[in-house]
Amino acid sequence: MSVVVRFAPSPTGYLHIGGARTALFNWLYARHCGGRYLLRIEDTDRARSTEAAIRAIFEGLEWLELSPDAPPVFQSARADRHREVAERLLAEGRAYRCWCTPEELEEMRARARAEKRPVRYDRRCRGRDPASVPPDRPSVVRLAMPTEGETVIEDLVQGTVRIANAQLDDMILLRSDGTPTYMLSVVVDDHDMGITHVIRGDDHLTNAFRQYQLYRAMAVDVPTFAHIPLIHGPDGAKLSKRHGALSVTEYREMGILPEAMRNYLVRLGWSLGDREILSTEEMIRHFDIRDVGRSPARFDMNKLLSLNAHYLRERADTELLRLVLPRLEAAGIRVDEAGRRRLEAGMAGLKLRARTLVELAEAARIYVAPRPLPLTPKAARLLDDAMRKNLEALAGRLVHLQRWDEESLESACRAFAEELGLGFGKLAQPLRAALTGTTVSPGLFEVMCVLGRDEVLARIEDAARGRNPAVQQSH
RNA sequence: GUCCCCAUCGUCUAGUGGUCAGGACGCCAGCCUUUCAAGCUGGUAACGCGGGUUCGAUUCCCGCUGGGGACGCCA
Repeated sequence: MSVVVRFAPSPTGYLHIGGARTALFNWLYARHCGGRYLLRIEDTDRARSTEAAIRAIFEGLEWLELSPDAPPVFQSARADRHREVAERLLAEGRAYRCWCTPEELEEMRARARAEKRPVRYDRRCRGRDPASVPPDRPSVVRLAMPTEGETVIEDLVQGTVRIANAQLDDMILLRSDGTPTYMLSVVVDDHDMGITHVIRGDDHLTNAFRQYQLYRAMAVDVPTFAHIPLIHGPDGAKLSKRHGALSVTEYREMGILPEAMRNYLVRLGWSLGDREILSTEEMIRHFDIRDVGRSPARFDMNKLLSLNAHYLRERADTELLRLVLPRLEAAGIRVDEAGRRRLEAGMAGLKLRARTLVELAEAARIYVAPRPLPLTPKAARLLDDAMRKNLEALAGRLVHLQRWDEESLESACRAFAEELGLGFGKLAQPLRAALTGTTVSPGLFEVMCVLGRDEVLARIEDAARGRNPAVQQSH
């Protein structure tokens, strides 16, 4: 039997990283098995579902390259089919009408809680004769759960899990307005879509027992379940807004690369021995949902950043240029053709020092910002009067330098420092300040090569004449 | 409260009835060095507790503790 899986988010918000990991595991399992990976938008709660959220989900999945193999299924469009199933179950006596009002149910629950009894529907309508109820009184349709025995699920991640059927609620299938509930819709859709493996967060584990009984009532095969543990915040609690960014698109804004995010997420609960860096091909080749651990993992930004730094270094310079340019423009920096060329030439040195695209764009300023460059406070302090004269004298040498390459520049600068009776470091930092406006940058001679002679001389001239404005921010 | 799930360094994890309990991130130190990174070297740090089973348990079983989840006419 060919594997068919689905990712089934409800469009009530952005795609968060927990959902992204669920999607990734589904996708990986499908790819590994040569199966199909589908997307279903669970928008049966029309009030809370939004177009924006649906777009955010598509966008997030696209960014992570986890788009489905077929157009998405919108659950709301299938309400008639869901209703039809409920009606059939009703006719077959596997479901029944319940006339309890929401107030009545709330009171029942409150009393149960107060008396420290299990909070559950007491099935008071289960045997009720419809004729004994006024015909116009609204009713819901509930599933008649077995009251004895137990339900056992062989979960690919959780192992064998069982629950006494007495614990199962007679869940609502159709609301009093006739619309289907999530419980009904998921089961009907998963069946109709031919889903063979339901891979989702383990917050659905208890739902699985009830859904199992619904499959049985419908007299259809039950799919294989795999409930993966949720991702927790650094404090161990359920991931929430107070833990910072949740939406995958926020990570994109932060300058995280999709491949870094995927690598990070897949290692949460799944591993391949000691391997930390995994290509998509390796993940697909080795991934098995059965190998996913059962304990929840905590989100660790440092690890994500470290992975991101790695993948940043792996990306081609031209690729990074393409990603950084829009960020520079958004920051109000107009990059001309010369700046573009410099940035591309300097990218190799820049990317080695950045953990995110945001940091990369920030560091890129040294190659694209217009003269005179602003000075950070630390840089400004290095450029005292004596040093400005030294730099001007150095510029005098550089004008006549035969070859403008790293070796020539290095020997010229070192020789000059020696003449001044300075350690090279004493000259290097002020020179760096003059050339970049900061105290942190790629290697000096690399920077000089990337900038080119004219720009280097001009920047030194700026510093010598004290033309650079000050900035508050510092590296 | 009821039910379900979980438990190896701070974090992500590997692992076995007998291991110096391994790797990665972080942190610390050193090397390199014109700064910062990168790289290299070294270091720090864990089997939650109590009972069993066993010649021997981190590993198997039970309990406890701790953590998480579910108990909606939400999904």
